[in-house]
Amino acid sequence: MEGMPHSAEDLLARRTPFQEALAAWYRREARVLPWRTAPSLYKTVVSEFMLQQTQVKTVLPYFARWHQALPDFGALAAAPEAVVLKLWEGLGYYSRARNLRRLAQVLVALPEIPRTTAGWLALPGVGPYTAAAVTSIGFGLPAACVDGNVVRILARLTADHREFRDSATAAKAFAPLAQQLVPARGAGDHNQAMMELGATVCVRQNPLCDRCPVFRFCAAGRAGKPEAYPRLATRPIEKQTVVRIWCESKGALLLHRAQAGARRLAGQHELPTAEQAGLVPAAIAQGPLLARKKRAITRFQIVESIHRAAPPRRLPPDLIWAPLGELDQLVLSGPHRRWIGEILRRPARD
DNA sequence: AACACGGGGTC
DNA sequence: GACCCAGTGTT
Repeated sequence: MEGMPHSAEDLLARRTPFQEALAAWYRREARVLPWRTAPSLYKTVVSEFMLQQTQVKTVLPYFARWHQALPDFGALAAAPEAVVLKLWEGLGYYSRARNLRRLAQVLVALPEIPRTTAGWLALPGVGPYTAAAVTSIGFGLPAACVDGNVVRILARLTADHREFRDSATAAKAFAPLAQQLVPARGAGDHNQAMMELGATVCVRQNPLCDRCPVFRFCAAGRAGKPEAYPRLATRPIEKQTVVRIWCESKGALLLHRAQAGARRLAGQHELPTAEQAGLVPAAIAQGPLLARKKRAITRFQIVESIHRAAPPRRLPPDLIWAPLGELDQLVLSGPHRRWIGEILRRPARD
């Protein structure tokens, strides 16, 4: 608790009424979500993996499709990785999908499912957040979830003026306070209530303080400037340009397939960059422009231009000819699936 | 501790 | 356009 503002002690001194006010609000306002109705450990795990760095609204259709195709740990463990990636296509952070599949394989092979937070922490794809979420929601263990929502709420409740270099540092700093606020009973609902409050009321911009069940505990709210917290340093955005080629021949499209062990987009297909095709970007960029697209990845802003190019004489490594009729069966990155579809739907491509 | 990872939401 | 989001794994 070193370095924590004095208001953290005030909050802890009133932790029971705080917990009760939050719990009453959650019983009243909790959103109806598919992993909350008829909950199971499997639904909890799948939803928590999908919710890593992804908002509820985005996850909803993916969760439904996933649960239909792979209804339990056994089905997931037995599914080919390509099937799993296909179901994840468009969600991003694809290592989550591979980790989730590996986790299912480990759980199925284990004599029994771990029942401690530390036991879950040791499993693939499970970090401090997910270990706390799964064991508090699934087993009622009193472990605190510290996600972006919880950091924001705690920073506001205590009007913590410290500047954190990034969200991971902030999460670490608030973990002790978060842990002390977890009730001995009902930890799962408490954690979900905190995150729900952050997602729906204590939002980053224009928080709805007049609807906040714990406003009377909030130092930043009293001071009238909740939006000033938390203070997170911002890193400069880097701009990049990428030149890609559109090579269509005999009803097939040239695609690049990231190798299984690749750091990003492992096993997925995208239009090849000029470099991947062994071509000079500046020369390709002279050719006919089919599309210019922007995408943002972490702190990079990337402008990608897609140019028609002649097929390479020899097929460079990792490049494949994908029959147009079979594109649906390949795993593409979300944006590339859209861009390719757009270009293919154009009336006259020639 | 710093960094990479993908995409969508929001103001 | 900038920043954020139910973070984790690697270096």
